Amino acid sequence: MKEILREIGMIARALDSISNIEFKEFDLTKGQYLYLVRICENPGVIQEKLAEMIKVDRTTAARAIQKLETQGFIEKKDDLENKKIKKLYPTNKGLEVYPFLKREGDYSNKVALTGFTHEEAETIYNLLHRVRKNVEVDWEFVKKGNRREY
Amino acid sequence: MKEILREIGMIARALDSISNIEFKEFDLTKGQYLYLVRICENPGVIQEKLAEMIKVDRTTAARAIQKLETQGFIEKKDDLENKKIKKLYPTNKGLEVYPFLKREGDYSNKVALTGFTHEEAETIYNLLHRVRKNVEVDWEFVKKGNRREY
DNA sequence: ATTATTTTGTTGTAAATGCAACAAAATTTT
DNA sequence: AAAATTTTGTTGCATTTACAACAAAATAAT
Repeated sequence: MKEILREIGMIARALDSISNIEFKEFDLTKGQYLYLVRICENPGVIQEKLAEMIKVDRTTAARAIQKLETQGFIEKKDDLENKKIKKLYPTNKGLEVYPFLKREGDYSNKVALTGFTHEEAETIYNLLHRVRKNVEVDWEFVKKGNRREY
Repeated sequence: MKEILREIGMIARALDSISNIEFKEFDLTKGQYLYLVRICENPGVIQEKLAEMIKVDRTTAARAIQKLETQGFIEKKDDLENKKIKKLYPTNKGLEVYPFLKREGDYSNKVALTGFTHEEAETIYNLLHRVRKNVEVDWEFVKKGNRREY
């Protein structure tokens, strides 16, 4: 069976590392861009869902979001019906930075797919999407304290 | 252009998270398994190369390796010709744990490829390999302090 | 041969990460 | 309706992560 996990790990760490270095320019520290980008694209999302989207621990997300708010990139708004949740929205400052984050992401994507035909790009996306769906089941299972048997 | 980076990020974080939880059983803390597996498979490797293989900061690798040594999973051996480098080898304790790490990795790989034909698995591996090659060029470039233009 | 550069390793410091444990609101079960 | 469970959010604590800065050995350039 082909070892795809290590390739994925290497790619993910390399690109994350690059992004973290490049986004220091905007006063974003390690990991923050992940949250900010998604809040801009999904205004009103709550932090619990954000953690699930990103696949990161709830408490890690909580603190990253807290910091983004303190820095003025996003704001938390109370919901009218549900007193427990806090909806997240980008501020003007956040919206100003977003295009740069998007551009960087697009560029990294382009670099990653260098030498790929349009069809190959389509293929890898579809296959990765399926892998992700497969993997997130186990992630939620294990995160909830369950034990995988193998 | 298809957004493959986010899928890759999600997959990588989810699987890393699972591994970290599962390997606590062997007293391995966050990230340590990455280094131990590779030292077992590449005995005599030096930490600088290990950091490059894994795509992690040199100093992070240094500390992870230091801890693995303290815990008795690996040992550092001086080289006879080159006084600067320290070759890394698994100890018996390290070699005893390795099969469990391997088994977990194989299982996660299997989960990731659930529903894939043999050919699809082959395809995604080859495409990922190419992505990795593309991406590591930029990683080394940026890590060395250079600036990407885009 | 000497000088300059690269490679390899370390340590100080600041920050993110994630587990454990808690609390309160919301939802589901009985 | 009351009780049990799930969802959502927070804080304390220990650990990893990585940048900066340094040092020494090895290699390359002059």
